[in-house]
Amino acid sequence: MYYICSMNTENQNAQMRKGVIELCILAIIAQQDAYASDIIIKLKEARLIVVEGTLYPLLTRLKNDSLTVYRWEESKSGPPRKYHQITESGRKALAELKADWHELITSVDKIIGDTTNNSK
Amino acid sequence: MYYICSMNTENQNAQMRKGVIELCILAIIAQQDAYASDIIIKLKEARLIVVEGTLYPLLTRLKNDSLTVYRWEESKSGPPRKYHQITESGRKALAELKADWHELITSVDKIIGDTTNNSK
DNA sequence: TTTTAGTACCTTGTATTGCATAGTACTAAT
DNA sequence: ATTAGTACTATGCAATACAAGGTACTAAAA
Repeated sequence: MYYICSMNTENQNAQMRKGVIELCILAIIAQQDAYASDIIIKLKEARLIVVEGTLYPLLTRLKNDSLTVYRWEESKSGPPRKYHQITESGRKALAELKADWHELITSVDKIIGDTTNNSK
Repeated sequence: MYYICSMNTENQNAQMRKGVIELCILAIIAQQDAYASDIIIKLKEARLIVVEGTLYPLLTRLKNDSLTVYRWEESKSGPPRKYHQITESGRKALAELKADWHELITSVDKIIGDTTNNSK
């Protein structure tokens, strides 16, 4: 008898990443104008794996919310690239998201911090 | 023309909470056997608001995954209460979730930490 | 007795997110 | 002309948390 996964911890892990990905992408663009592959590489470097199917709709959402704008730049090694740039309201939203993120960390630590029988 | 919310930061905030709620609930139960209202109160104390409609299905899921068991206890002020208790595999899962959570913090901080024009 | 208030548990439908998958299009080399 | 590599886009799906409504038990009031 096999248990595929009595509790899908991996799945939970994926769920935890949801929501912060937008924050991360906005932060990456804020650092330097970037196109999709740039962003995916940087997320991978930080072990936050994201695939195209996740990234592109998200970039569209950021643009629709006027948090970013983009420009096309030609490439010598393929089709033109869409470089995304953060806007002023994008920076504001980023600051808010960062604040929310740190608040969340505080809240969660308040709960899991004082769990007894903690392996440390 | 009204913009209800050019970017739903509140909504994003909600999205960020996803996944960590299960971690928090498991942590609360690990600390001490608890029934639904106990859990909601403790989450509120930590500013993690959760409503019944979220909590009950989640408690059922934990039980179905054998991470918790429950017992009924009568109450003098209403219907009987379902006290949830963590199991051994529950503690293992909790440890994993905690590790995942700290990994996530590390990953996100790696990205948003070195954002230039940071207000702090 | 019937009604009301308070407590506690449970279910259904919905919006959003991120992912898997597949498709389109441009460039360069064979 | 075909193939490989790069880049952008669209569609369908699973999982989560929430809103809203419902059931049921106890105790007090009418």
